[in-house]
Amino acid sequence: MHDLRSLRHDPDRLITSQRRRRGDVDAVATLMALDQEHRNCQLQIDSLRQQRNEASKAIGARKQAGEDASAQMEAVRKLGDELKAAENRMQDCQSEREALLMTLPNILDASVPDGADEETNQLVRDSGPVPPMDFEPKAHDEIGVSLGLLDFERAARLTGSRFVVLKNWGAKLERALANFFLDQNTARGYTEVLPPYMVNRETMTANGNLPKFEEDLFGVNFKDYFLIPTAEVPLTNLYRGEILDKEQLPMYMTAYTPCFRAEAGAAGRDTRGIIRQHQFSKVELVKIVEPEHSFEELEKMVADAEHLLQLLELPYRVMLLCSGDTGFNAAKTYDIEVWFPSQGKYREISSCSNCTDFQARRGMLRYRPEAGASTVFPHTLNGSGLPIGRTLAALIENYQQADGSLKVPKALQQYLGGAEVIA
RNA sequence: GGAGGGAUGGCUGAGUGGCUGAAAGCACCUCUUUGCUAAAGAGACGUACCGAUUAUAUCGGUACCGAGGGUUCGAAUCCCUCUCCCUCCGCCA
Repeated sequence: MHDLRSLRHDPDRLITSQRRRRGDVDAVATLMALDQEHRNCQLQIDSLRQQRNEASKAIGARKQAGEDASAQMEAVRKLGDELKAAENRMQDCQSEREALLMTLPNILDASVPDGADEETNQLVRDSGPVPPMDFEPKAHDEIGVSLGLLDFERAARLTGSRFVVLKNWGAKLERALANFFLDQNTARGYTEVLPPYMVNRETMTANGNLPKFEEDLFGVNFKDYFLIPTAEVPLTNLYRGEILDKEQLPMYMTAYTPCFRAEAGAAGRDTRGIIRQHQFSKVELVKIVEPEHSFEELEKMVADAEHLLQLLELPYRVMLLCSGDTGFNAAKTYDIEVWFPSQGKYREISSCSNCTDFQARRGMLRYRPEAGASTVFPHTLNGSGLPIGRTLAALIENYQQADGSLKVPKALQQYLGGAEVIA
């Protein structure tokens, strides 16, 4: 959410950003007009209320003195009617303004390169040349099924498409990866959190998933709750509405949760394998930091995610997303992409974003820089560190051997009872 | 699911229609006294929005006592709905 006051002062910042995002530019002017109208209403209401407060006080004084006040009371009653009408006008105006405001994405950072789509994303660095394979690599789902790690058919029976059952070493690998990621992240200063997996509408709205992206979410029947699409949602909302002490920042959190996504716009994409599922597990990283450090904290978060891939010895590259590809909440996003031999290309495995004060403002999350000072919105950051499903897929593909068996990455062996090969 | 009790400022906690944006205490901040610390004394001390302006300071106004709605000239205070917390009973794990 944007700060209306600074927007009034400088709407061009948002207009420029919208143009760069290939987003709705006219909406900004509409918003400013609604805002002006709303302020006019408020001015009128404040003055009416002032009149009423003063008149009511006078009535009280007269009554106390034992005088008659019925004429004054009648006058204030009329004032009250006028006030109610004005309040209704303001309410309408305000809800219209809020509705529009909530659909406008964050302002892009100046360092984000211009471009329409992922074609223009910039390569920042990679882990070096992809190691050659001396046989034709198979797809992860083919290997996973033949080794008895993945079962798509029975998952479809239980639920439907885009679900999978993990069995034997598949299930153990999930647990091993989750523990490995959490251990690494906590060693690097992140506090482990286990949040609820379903949240209410306010939480989804503060995070930025609502009102705009409801079709991407799974709702819950009996209540107005939603299954989380990522642990980012509960983590960024954990301190919603609070005023934090400066000493509490920077705050680093990590959480292992299932994630649920409707994948409404992804029909026909990645239908094979476990790259794109309605349910997957992920270890998430979230930071709440002071504004002046947020961009260096973003670099550190990317390094934290990279560190995991380095330990797993998976080939990857880091991309800086261009303006048109950067998500709704983010001012700046790095994607980390991991190598998939069977596809002969890199695929997204982690997306690390600095959301600046966009989410903090939606959730009224603030901190006090020093005693007595006024409150400031901190910056929130989120990134995957890392998703279990896609990591598992990448591991299977990159660690496959010619005989169809799977080597176990050194870093994971201690989490799998010392196993070195899965066959 | 049944019965009852709660929700007030950073915290504790008064307050059943106007003098309450809110007593009192604690914490925090400033100043005074003291060689330092401790202690004591004095003062300041919520958040948001709007407006004025020598515009991150100051002044004026408005709103906010869990959320929403209602009664009233006027509500923290009365009524209704909801949410959350606590206690007891039942049920499930």
